[in-house]
Amino acid sequence: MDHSASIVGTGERTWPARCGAVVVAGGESASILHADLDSFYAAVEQRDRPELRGKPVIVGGGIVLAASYEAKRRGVYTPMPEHRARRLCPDVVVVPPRFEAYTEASHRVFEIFHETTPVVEGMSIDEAFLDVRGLLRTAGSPFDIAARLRSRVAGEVGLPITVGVARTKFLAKVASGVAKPDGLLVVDPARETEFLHPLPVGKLWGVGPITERKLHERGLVTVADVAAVTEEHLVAMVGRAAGRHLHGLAHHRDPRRVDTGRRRGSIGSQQAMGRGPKSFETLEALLLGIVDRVTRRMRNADRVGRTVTVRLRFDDFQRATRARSLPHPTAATEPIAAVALGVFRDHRDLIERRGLTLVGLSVGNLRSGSEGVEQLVLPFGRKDTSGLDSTLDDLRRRFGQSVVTRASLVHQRSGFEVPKLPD
DNA sequence: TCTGGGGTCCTAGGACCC
DNA sequence: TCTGGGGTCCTAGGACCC
Repeated sequence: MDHSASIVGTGERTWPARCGAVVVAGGESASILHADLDSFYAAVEQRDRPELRGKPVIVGGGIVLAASYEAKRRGVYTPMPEHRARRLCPDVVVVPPRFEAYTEASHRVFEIFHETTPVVEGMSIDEAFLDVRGLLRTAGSPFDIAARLRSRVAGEVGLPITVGVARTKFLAKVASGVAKPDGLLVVDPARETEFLHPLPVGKLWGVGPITERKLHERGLVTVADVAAVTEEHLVAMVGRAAGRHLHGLAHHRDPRRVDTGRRRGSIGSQQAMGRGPKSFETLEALLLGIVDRVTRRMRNADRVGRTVTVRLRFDDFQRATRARSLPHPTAATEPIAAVALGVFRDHRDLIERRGLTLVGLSVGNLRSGSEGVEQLVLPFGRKDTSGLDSTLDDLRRRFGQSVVTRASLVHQRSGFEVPKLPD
C-alpha cells in the first residue's frame, strides 16, 4: 500500500459501528487516545523509498525488528530470525535499520501529539497516550480529534497511525490493537463489556505467554471467563499484583491517568554474540565499551545512578543478573566500570565454563544529574588542571571525602578525557 | 525455530534498624 | 536470654512490553 498517499478514513469506525454517543449520561467520556504508529520502522522505509511500497519489507539485522503489513500477512512477525522470514516470504525486501530516521520521524509525530493536547504520555518511540478531556468543548468530539490527528500524521509526516479511543488507557490500547492497521476506533463507554468480554485473554495488557498458559490451563480463554472468576482465585493463579490487575481489567477498572511526568528509572545497553569461544579479555573489553556507551548516555541525559546491574546470558540461553549498589550516584565512567569489571571477574569461572552469548549493563536508581552532584564550572582549560586539587579539597570538605571523585567531577562537567592524576 | 535491544514492574529472602 | 512486628534497602530472578 502507498502509505504516504493513504487517506484517513479507510479504517475509521466506532464500536459499535456508529459515531455518536461517546458520552454516557452521568458517566465518564471516552477521552483517552492511544496512538500507535503502524509497523513503524518498516513504514518509514516505505515512505522514504517509494519502490518498497506495496511490497513485503522487513527491517532487520539477523532478526526482524519490524515487518510491513505485506510481510505480516505472510506470517512474518518480530522478533523472528531473518532467514525464517526469507523462507516464508522469498520476495521479502530486507532493509538495514536507520535509527536516526526513526528518531526524527518520532519527534515530528510527538510534536503533533503535543499540539493536540498538553497531556501526552510517551510509551515508546512509536506509541503514546493522549488525554483530550479538557479539549472536548473547543476541539470537538474525541472522534474528531483523533481523526484530525491521524490526518495530520499522514499528511505532515507521511506515516499511517492507528488511534484507539476509550474511557481508560487499557481500553484505548485494546481498541488501537483491534483497529490496526491505519484505523480509528472509539469504544462507547456504555458498551465496554460487549467490546471487551469476547476478546481472548492474551489481549489483556500484562498477559504474556506464561500467564496465558496458566489461564488456559484453568479453562479461562476469554476476558468474560476471567471476569467470572473471583479476585482471590486470580491471585492464587498468577500472584498478587498480576491477579488484582487482571481482575480490574476484566471488569474494565483501570484508574491509571495519562502521566506526563514519567522518567526512566534505568539506562542500559547490551550486546548479543554468537556461540563460540571468546577470550575473557575480549569480553572485558566489550563490557568496557558498553559501560562507556551507557555512561555517555547518562551524562547526555543529565542523570546519575547508583545500582549497576550486569546481565549475562550463557550458551544454553540461561540468564543471570548481578547487581551492586554504589554509595553515591554517579554518571562517571570510572567507578561504574570498576564495579562492572569487579562483578565480571568475580564470575570468571562461571563465564568461562558456560560460555557467554550476551553481556549487558544497566544503571538504575537514577536521579537527575544535579542531585548529588555539585554543579561547577572548573576554572581552567583542557590541559591546565592546576586548580583542580584545591577545588576538590574544597568539595570534599563540604560533602565528604567519598562523595567527590575526580573522575565524576571531570566527566560530569565536560566530557573530555580525564587527565591521569594521582589519587 | 533458535531467540535483538531497550525498558518496566513484581516477588521473595536476607540484612539491618527500631 | 529470648523474643514480635514493621519498615527500608539490597540482591536475584521472572514476566512482560515495544
